[in-house]
Amino acid sequence: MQNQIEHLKSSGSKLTKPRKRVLEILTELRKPVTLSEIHEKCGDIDFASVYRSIKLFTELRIVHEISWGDKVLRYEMMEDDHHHHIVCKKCGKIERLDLCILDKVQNMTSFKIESHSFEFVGICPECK
Amino acid sequence: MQNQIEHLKSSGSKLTKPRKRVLEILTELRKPVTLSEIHEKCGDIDFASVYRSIKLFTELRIVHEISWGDKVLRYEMMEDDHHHHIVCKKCGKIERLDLCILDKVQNMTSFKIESHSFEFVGICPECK
DNA sequence: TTTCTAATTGCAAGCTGTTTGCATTTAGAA
DNA sequence: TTCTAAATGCAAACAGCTTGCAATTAGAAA
Repeated sequence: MQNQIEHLKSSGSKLTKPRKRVLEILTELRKPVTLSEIHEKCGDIDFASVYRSIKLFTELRIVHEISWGDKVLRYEMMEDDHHHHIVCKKCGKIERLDLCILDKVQNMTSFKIESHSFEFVGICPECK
Repeated sequence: MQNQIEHLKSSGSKLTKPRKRVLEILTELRKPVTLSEIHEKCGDIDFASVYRSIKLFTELRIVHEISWGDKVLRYEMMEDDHHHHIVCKKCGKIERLDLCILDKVQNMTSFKIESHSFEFVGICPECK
């Protein structure tokens, strides 16, 4: 978490209680979570502060925004190893997917790709 | 469009004016569009009817729901050739991507995959 | 350590896209 | 043509996200 705090401060932003708490939660959970989920774990911190913290972190590329197509966005600490997810629609279990073909796609198009989603929803063995 | 109408009727649903219009629009546009976009092109049909038509079509697998992570869902007529998209974030231009590694991913996991997103957002050559 | 101020927060209201209940209308079977 | 379950239009509700503003606070400067 120290790197992220460094990065935050060097951008001219302050390390406030809400921001610290949000960082802690993301570091601890180590999986994509919604704003509400973060807010619930935050104690008495206001939802708007969680929202603004996450917005800032996303801009600073400290966290990564993920859409699973269910209208709620999720956020995950940005990690060194690029990865995606397979989610169980029943129990919510998350499996990491260490595979991505962004490079391949980038070579197929004249678009300069800036972001991509590559997410899978299904049923895990236990819920089957 | 005849196949879809067949399918609709054989499911016990009626071919109403709103439904027909929505099908026409989707067939004509042949790209992912939002509910509002469909509604605009619908004339005096109520938004709720567009919404319920699309919901039905999605259940019947006549249309396909797509998320580009911008909080608005888009819908596209389900086609025989499975494909994805690369979208320009500036002008909205859409490029088809006839590549998918669903099979490969399905072989890597014990989850039974039911749906997936594989969408790219970037800048097209003209907007660059 | 204390002072000071721009940055940040909490609150409450607002927004956007989606969803629903209900009285009225209508597709299409009889 | 009649009839009724299904579908519509309307209007209100909802969920998640976003913002303006007065009060608070991190942390630089004294």
